Formats: sequence, C-alpha cells, structure tokens
Amino acid sequence: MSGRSRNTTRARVTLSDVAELAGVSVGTASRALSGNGRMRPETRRRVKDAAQSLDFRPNQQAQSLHTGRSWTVGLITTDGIGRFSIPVLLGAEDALGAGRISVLLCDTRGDLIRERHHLQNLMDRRVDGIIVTGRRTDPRPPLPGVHDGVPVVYALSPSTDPLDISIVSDDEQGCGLAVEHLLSSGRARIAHVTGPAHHAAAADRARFTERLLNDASLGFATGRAHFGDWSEAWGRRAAETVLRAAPDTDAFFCGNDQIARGVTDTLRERGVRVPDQVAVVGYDNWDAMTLASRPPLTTVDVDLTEIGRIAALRLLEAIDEKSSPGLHRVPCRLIVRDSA
Amino acid sequence: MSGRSRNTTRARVTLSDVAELAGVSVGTASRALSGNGRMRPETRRRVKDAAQSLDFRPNQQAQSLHTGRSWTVGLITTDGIGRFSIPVLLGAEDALGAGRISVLLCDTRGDLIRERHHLQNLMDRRVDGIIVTGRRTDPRPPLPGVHDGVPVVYALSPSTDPLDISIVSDDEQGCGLAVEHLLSSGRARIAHVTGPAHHAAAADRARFTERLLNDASLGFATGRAHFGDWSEAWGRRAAETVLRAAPDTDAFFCGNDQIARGVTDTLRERGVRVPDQVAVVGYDNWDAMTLASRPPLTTVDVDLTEIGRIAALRLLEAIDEKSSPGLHRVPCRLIVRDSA
DNA sequence: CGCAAATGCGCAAACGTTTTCCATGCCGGA
DNA sequence: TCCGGCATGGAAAACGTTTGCGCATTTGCG
Repeated sequence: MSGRSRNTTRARVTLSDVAELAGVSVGTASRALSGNGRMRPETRRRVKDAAQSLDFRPNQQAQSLHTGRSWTVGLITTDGIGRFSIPVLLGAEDALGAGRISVLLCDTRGDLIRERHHLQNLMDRRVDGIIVTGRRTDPRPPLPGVHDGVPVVYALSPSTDPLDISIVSDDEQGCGLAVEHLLSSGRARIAHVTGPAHHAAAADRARFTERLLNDASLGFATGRAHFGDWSEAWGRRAAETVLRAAPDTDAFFCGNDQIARGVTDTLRERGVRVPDQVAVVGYDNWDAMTLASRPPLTTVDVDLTEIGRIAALRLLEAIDEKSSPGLHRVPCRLIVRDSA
Repeated sequence: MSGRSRNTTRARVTLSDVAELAGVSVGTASRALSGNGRMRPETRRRVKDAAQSLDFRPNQQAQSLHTGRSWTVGLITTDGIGRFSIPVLLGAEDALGAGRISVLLCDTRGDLIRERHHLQNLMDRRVDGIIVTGRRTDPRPPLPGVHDGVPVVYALSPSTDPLDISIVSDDEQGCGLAVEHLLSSGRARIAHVTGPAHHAAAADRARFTERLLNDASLGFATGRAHFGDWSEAWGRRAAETVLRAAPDTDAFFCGNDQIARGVTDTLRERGVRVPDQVAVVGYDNWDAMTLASRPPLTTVDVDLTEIGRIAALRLLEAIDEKSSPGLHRVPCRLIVRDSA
C-alpha cells in the first residue's frame, strides 16, 4: 500500500502548473480557461487538456481577492434555527446553490451582541449579500452597520424599514383561502382560536379573518377571537370554551396546526364528528401535526421554501444592482385533507 | 441628507491606509496589529490607534490566501436539513463560532451527484475541514475524493470506515436508561414498538433492549419487537396489537416519541391509565410530541446538540493535526415526565 | 508585394495580506 | 574612535488569480 491515506487526491495544482504543462504563460492559461480573450483554438484546447489532466481547480480565494466577489452569502437566523427558518433556509440554499454561491450560516439565538459579531464576521469575509430570517413574522429592526454595496434581504420577519427588501407570507390571502373554503362548504358559525395576541402572526390573522367574515355579513361564532399560546393544550382548552359559549359553532379556524390538532382532539373526545358536524382548519401545514391528527387536518400552507427561494432570487438581483426594494408577499396554498 | 444610504459605513479601509496614517510601512503595520515581531511600544500604539480610528478590518480573503487557512468548515447534511440534523448543526455552529470559524452549509438531499458537487465546491473554497451529518443513524460510505489534509468528521451517521472520525449517539446506553427506569419502577412485562426493521435506529435499539431484558431474566412482553414505521398511527395500531397479544403488558418502550404518543393515545382511549397501569417511554425527546402527549412523555434524550458540539471539537483537533480517529459515542439522558 | 489591421500571447500590475530578509541607527565596550 | 550587536522598521517576495497593455506575428487588401 502507498503511504498516502485513502480517499485523497494529489496535492494542490495551480494555474502555473497548468500553464507550464501547456507551454503557455499563466495569463494565457487563465484566459483560455475563462473563455475571455481571443486566441488560437488549438492553444485553448491544449490548456484545457492540461487543466483536465492535472485535475486543476482554481483557488476561489485568489479569484475572490482579485474580483472582489466571494460568491458567498450570509444567512442570519435570529431566533435559533427552527421549524420555520429551516424551510426558508432550504429554499434559499436551493436557489443560490444552483449558481456557484454558497451559504454561510449564522445563528444569533436572538442575541444582539451575537448578531453584531456575526455581521462583522460576514463583512470581513466580504460576502456578496445577506439574508436575514427569523421565527416570528413580527417586523424587526434593520441590520445595523452593513457596508455600502452589500445588499440585505429580510425573509419571513420583514424589516421595519419599508425601503429594505422584505419577503413575507401573505397572511391576508392565507386567511382568505381558509375562510373561503369554510364558507363555500356551508359553514357560517366560525370560531377563531390562535396564539398570543402580541404575536403579529396571531393578531394579523385574527384581524384579517374578522374582516373577511364581516365582508360575508358574519362575525366570529363567539363574538371574538380566542388568544392563547401555540400549543395543543391551548387548542384543547379553547375548544371547550368555544363549545360552551357557542354550541352551534360549525367550524374552527385555528392560528396554527398544533392548536387545530388540540381542537380536533377535544371534539373527537366529546363525540363531535369532524368534519360532519364541525370543520377544523389549521395553519402552517406542519406534517407531524396535520397527518397525525384524526382526521388529518385541512390547513393553510405557508410556502416557506418559496419564501426562501424568492428571498435568494431578490438578493441575487440586488447583488447585480437590479434592486427592487420593498415588501413582497408570497401567497399561501390551501391543503385540503379530511378535517374541513 | 447625504447621498449615502442609511445603515452603512464608509468604503473599505485597507492595511495600507492604516500604515499611511500611522506613518509606517504596511509590513510594520501588519506586525503591529498581529503582535508579531519586536518594535517600539509607541509605534505599535500609533498603528493600533490608526487602525481603530479608521475602523480597519483585515480582509479575510487576503489573509486566507496567504496563510492557507480559510477559517471555514463545510457542513454537509445528506438527508435534507431536518429535525435531527438541525440540533447537530447548531451544536457545531456553536462550538465553531466561538472561535473565528464559520460554517458553510451544504444540503445534498440524499443525492450523490449533489454531494460530489458540494464537496468539490468546498475543496475549491479551501475549507479547513468538513462535518458530515444525516438523518439516519445507519452508517454511510465515506466522502470520496477529499484532498489530503482536509479532515472530515461524521456526526450522527458514522462512516463505514472505522478509521474515520465518527460521533454517534450511544443507543445501547440510551436503551439502558429506559429499561433501567422501567425495571426499577417495578415493570416486568415490557413491550417494544419501533420503526422499520431496516433502519439501524430501530434494529439496534430493539437488539439492545432485548439483551438488556434478557440480562434481567426477562424478554419482550409479546415475545418480539414490533417493527413498523415512525408514526403515531403505527403506535396506535401497535398498541392494540400488543394489548391483544399480551394483556398483562405493563410498559411500552417505544423507538421514538411519535410512536410513544400514538401508544399513549390508544391506551387512554381504552381507559388504561398511564402510568398507573401501563408505563410508556419514548425516544428522542421531541418537545412537540412529548409535551403535547397526555400525559407528557418520559423519554430518552439523544443529545444531538452535544453530538454536534463534539463533532466540531474533534474536527478542530484534527485540523490542528491532533487527530483522534475512530468512533465516539455520546451518552443519552433520560427525561422523566409523567408517562413512566 | 507592401502596408495596415487584426490576431495571439507574454509581461507585469493588481487584489490585501504575511513574512523573510536586509538596511539603518543607536548602544556599549574595547 | 571604531566595531559588534541589537532594536527597529522598510522593501519586497509570496499566496494564485485576473486583466490591461504592448509586442510580435499573421492576415487581409489593394
């Protein structure tokens, strides 16, 4: 056996090795490989063959140093990396990875010190752009101290500055899908159970839903939205409350899937048939909840991956100076299962 | 208002700007800031002051080009970025970010082509090391074509090559915790419900559990482990089966929390009191399942964050040539809640 | 066949650092 | 007074690319 360890390739090959083998200068070799400059086809061939036979790969650091582009973007997630930021991240990585751009991951865990530190690091590395994302849909203050020419896109949590580029979910349209679906299947006594009132996701959805019901000359079955937390336990409790306050309720529209599942459990245990007697619609389309629920939940899918993808595309535009500032809303989709 | 957009700082400052302001040469400025070389304290001060007043930050790309270290590691996740790889990733990012090392994220989505592509990209960027992680605990073939001197650590899914550095969860010890807990609380008719037999996580845990029961002169309550999938629905069905086959079963040890929750639901609906009559123990400590379950689940916590952290530390060692090859097992913890 | 234009390719600067080597200038000691 | 040695800091090479410039050499056209 050779002394070289397994799974390895030979030491690093530089452009000058290629040039030497091809019998040309480094400059020519560079132009031959990049396609720039005019030269005899035969020369180009010779260089390309040399590069191939040596398995040459250009040193990105050297390239970046010279061109000023690092082909890297920073992805800052503020609220830990969780169920919401992952799909966004995936969508972004997908759109960026299609080109030669890589993603530097930074988790700030909601800590401003850490955020500044990571930001500084990203600037030092000369990233071409930055995507900021977070768990909550509440607006967040813009990143402080970003250098000129480094564009930033906010995904999921928009920036408070309307001139920044932000990509968010279209909650209003999402609520529209749910309400529409319930109304068109003949429901008219709709209750709304959701998360904490101080979360934008809860407050906004409640507001939109109320307006939509009003537009149909209806209101909440219980006269108000029920704010609590995002848990199944709250869903279970709230369902009891609603059934007591408005026994003729024929539908629950819930602020997320966990609440919806809790509601469904209470209904089933009380012998209320879903969806025959009461319909239930969730929000988020979280498989682990919607599929395990009995019956599986009809829900509003916030297309997080698409949000990430669009954020990445917008960032690429901005990097190419084709900026398009402002807020962009990504539509939701209704996933119809058995609960409504 | 100035023409400069908000939230920005002045154009990039280089070391030569600093040197000029301090009235020294670039070389001297470099030494002054890095602490290398001897020089008059006053000169060093002058340079440092200049650097500070200009808000100088060295260009990482230039540094890396010269020193050969990129202060970057690649994190390849093979199975999409999911519930299991996230905490690993977080732990790694945590341990690495403490230094000046950043993480380049690569998601291969189980595609070998994509894996090669990402790997190539990481090599081109001259990463200092690579962490490979995946959703499954099944061993995976080592990364092909890694250059000499670029260490690789496998987290969660070990490499099939025992000479590679792999960090995995200690399933045997984890099962020990669960079985121990059940036995010491007087259970003796223990059933085991778990995922697909062709998943290492399922097969291993079943094997370990059986051995542990045998050590206590016991066996599975139903005489065998029950393999299915990782879902609640399977847990619900399996519970029925077990209760029919061995009505005197007094405990369920489940391969994950979803199955455990399903089991618990069936038990409750059949009027079996948990944990009074039958105890239930899950695996993974997935909050969304364990806390929403009624009662909340006692479970084995696979310390994924710790796995990520240790993987990062091992990688750092390997980068500094203090390699420690082989498999390393991270112990689990038992989280006792109300179900057992 | 001669001249201008086009083509092909090498040279060297540049990107922003780090580091090696070397030239000062100053000290003390002989 | 002269010299060795040390402290200080400058010049320049190096890392591996890209690219502007200019010199040959070929080509085109009259």
